Amino acid sequence: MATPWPENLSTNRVRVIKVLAQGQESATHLQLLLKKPYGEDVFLLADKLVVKIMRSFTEALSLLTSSDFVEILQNQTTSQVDSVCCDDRRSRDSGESKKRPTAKDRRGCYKRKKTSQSFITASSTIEDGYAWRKYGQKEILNAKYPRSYFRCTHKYDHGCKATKQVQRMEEDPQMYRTTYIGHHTCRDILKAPQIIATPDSVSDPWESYMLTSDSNIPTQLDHQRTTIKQEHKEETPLSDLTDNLSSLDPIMWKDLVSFESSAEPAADHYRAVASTTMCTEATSQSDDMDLVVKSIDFDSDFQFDESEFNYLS
DNA sequence: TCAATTTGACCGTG
DNA sequence: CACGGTCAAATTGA
Repeated sequence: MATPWPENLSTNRVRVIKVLAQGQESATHLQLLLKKPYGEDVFLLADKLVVKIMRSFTEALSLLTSSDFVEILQNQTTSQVDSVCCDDRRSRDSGESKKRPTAKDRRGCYKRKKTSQSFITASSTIEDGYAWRKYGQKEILNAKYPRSYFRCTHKYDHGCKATKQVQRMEEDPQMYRTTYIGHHTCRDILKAPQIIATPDSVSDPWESYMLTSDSNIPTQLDHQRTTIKQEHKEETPLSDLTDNLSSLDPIMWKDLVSFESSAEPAADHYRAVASTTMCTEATSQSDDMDLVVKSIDFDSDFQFDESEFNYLS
């Protein structure tokens, strides 16, 4: 059994699982789609799915390299490396400080933004077709590369509140991870070609975001257990059940890969070995049964377990 | 000359 | 109190 995760990491962990599962689902969807005869609609949908998959990876990587995860990794390696850390970097910031005399120093007198909508992209270039003005750069704890801060050039003339943070990716220094924060008003008010039109090689991050943010995958985590209801009166042997599951609609059920009984003999409790699925509610019919996935337990380990098969009368 | 960038200070948040 | 986001003076460069 893996070491239990600290409580403050559970939210991030759940998000990583969710994001990866979304990517997996999109990949499966794409796989099935590619088996169909090609048509323009298939191509468009496939393109959309690819964007979704890429976004899942990016977001998951971002979460996994966040300070929370770095922290736990360090704790788990029994802090052998803490002395090497970054004290030099810190002293640069807070240490000797030759204060510049300023007539009316309003620096730092800002209101930190409340959590606004944001999304993350990974790209080989920091160019995205929009006009940005750099307003800061920071060394980030435990990060190899500094983070740069940009605001929209039209912050004052159009009141655009969009900002972005760009940081070279440690896993791949050729790539940049960009976090876009806030609504890019210019997208809506300025229809000038230099704002909206982007070179062919540069894809509009907001365009991609809008394409993929309409995810219809349920994300409710309020249910505490995975419950699979089988609308079938008679007891079904496990082998029959799994056979039936695998013969069901592959898009809906492909994640429910296998089951094993946790009660003897042919009981109504099974342990789901399925690695991931984000469906919190789904139905699927076969000849002799109707299965309903009600919810998924994210409180346990990476794999959800203790799924229940309830026979309905 | 002026817009953009750099850089250290400052402060809110956890 | 440390960290990270923002400010604004100083610097750069077109």
